[in-house]
Amino acid sequence: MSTLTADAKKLKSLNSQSGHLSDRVYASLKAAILSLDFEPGAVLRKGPICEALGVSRTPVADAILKLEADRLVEVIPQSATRVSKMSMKEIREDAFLREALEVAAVEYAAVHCAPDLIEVLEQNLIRQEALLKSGDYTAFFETDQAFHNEILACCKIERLHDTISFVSNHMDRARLMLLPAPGRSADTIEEHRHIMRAIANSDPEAARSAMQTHLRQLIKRLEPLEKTRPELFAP
Amino acid sequence: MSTLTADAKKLKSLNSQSGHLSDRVYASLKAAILSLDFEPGAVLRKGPICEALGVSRTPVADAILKLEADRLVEVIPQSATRVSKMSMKEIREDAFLREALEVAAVEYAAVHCAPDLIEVLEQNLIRQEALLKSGDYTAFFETDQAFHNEILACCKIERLHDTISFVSNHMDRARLMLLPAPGRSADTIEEHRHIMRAIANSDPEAARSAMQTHLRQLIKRLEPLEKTRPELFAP
DNA sequence: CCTCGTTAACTAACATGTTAGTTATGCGGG
DNA sequence: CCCGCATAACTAACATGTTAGTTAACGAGG
Repeated sequence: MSTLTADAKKLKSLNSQSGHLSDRVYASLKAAILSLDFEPGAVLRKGPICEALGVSRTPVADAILKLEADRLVEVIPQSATRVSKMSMKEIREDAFLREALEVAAVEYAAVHCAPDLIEVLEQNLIRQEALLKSGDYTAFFETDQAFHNEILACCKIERLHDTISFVSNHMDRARLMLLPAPGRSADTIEEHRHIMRAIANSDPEAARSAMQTHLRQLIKRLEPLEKTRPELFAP
Repeated sequence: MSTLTADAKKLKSLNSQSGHLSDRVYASLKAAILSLDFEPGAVLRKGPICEALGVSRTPVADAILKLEADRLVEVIPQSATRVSKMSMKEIREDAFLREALEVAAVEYAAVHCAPDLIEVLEQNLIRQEALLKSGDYTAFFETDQAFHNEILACCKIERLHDTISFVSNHMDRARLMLLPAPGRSADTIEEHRHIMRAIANSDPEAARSAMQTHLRQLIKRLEPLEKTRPELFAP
């Protein structure tokens, strides 16, 4: 068992000047973990991180505390802190919690949303189709996220987006390992269209069912990772 | 406007010997805030807290960081940190998020749970009725919570309970200000019975609807607080 | 060669010193 | 009397020194 150490050189140095140092360190470390620059299972050493970012141990320690709350690192008392290994159990828990919240949101939207939302979602879908044709999968991914965010935003629950992000950290990290699949994108658009129609029809049951179907596609695509990339997963 | 300062004397000193100091400080502060020993709007000073608990500033700072993540305190940069005022908006957000999660749990339970759960819930209801007759409202409250926890536990989502607690902090604090209402407890038992029957019948739609009805009673009882105790709420 | 116990090196956790941003104070001018 | 500006006092944020727990290295004994 190689006790791999995270390479602090891969951290992008703190760009924004404003805000608390510990928040900027947190953002930098979180980005490194979610992008897999810090591999699952790698050990984090405060010393090299302090040196790489040019800060003292206090803001780094604070940042690690927050990452622990995000379940992105595991602190072994008095010993070390390491990047959480992937775990299908954790990912499934993420999926359950995310589904619960996002389904509640889309039901609410179907009943309460302003008609503006339909227009915004339609425009979003048109953009998705254009990006599918042009093959720009990065932009497609962002537009996909924007579709979901529009639905969340209309609920007027400010914390909804942050809460979903918070409970989905493991799933979001695993998601990056999925290769863009052209066939999948066309299906995604179709699923989004079902969701939009249900909202337009003010049909919460249909919206709920369409959102469930849509979200459950993701976990299906994530499950094979445990076999194909076993080294990233906890034993 | 009186800039009220939280009285660190009200902190119960760190009882458990084990675990990280910062976690124990966190628990102590959180208990003081949730029990309203630290009033909403009161300013927290690190100095007195360190003195009262006999620790240095580092664990106290760490604890305050976690309380900020819980939205129980608001840190004003370089200036002060104060106990969050109550806010009906925050409480409503808590209620939305909790309902989303708990409804998902009870639907899951109605479909997947082991028959044991029904037995456990029945025993719990018998106990609730006994406690209602004896007038022991504290024990009734705990049994009520146990009823919900049993449903959550059967989902095998370890984080479910913690996530619900995490999103419900403002609501849980406000809840303490509700006086025990004898009539209400009888209704509570009846609502619990509906939930249990729906689970026993493996009827997720009925379970969902029964849980929604049940949870929405709480927010109805909380809403008057904004009028009766305006000093605790943000302007 | 392997096992166990000692110890040395390393790290997180805790304590404390220092800096810099905010807020209150108080004096001079309008 | 009230307003604005300098300044002093206070606090969180940051840096660094210290402690104590864990792990790994090493050597003696089996």
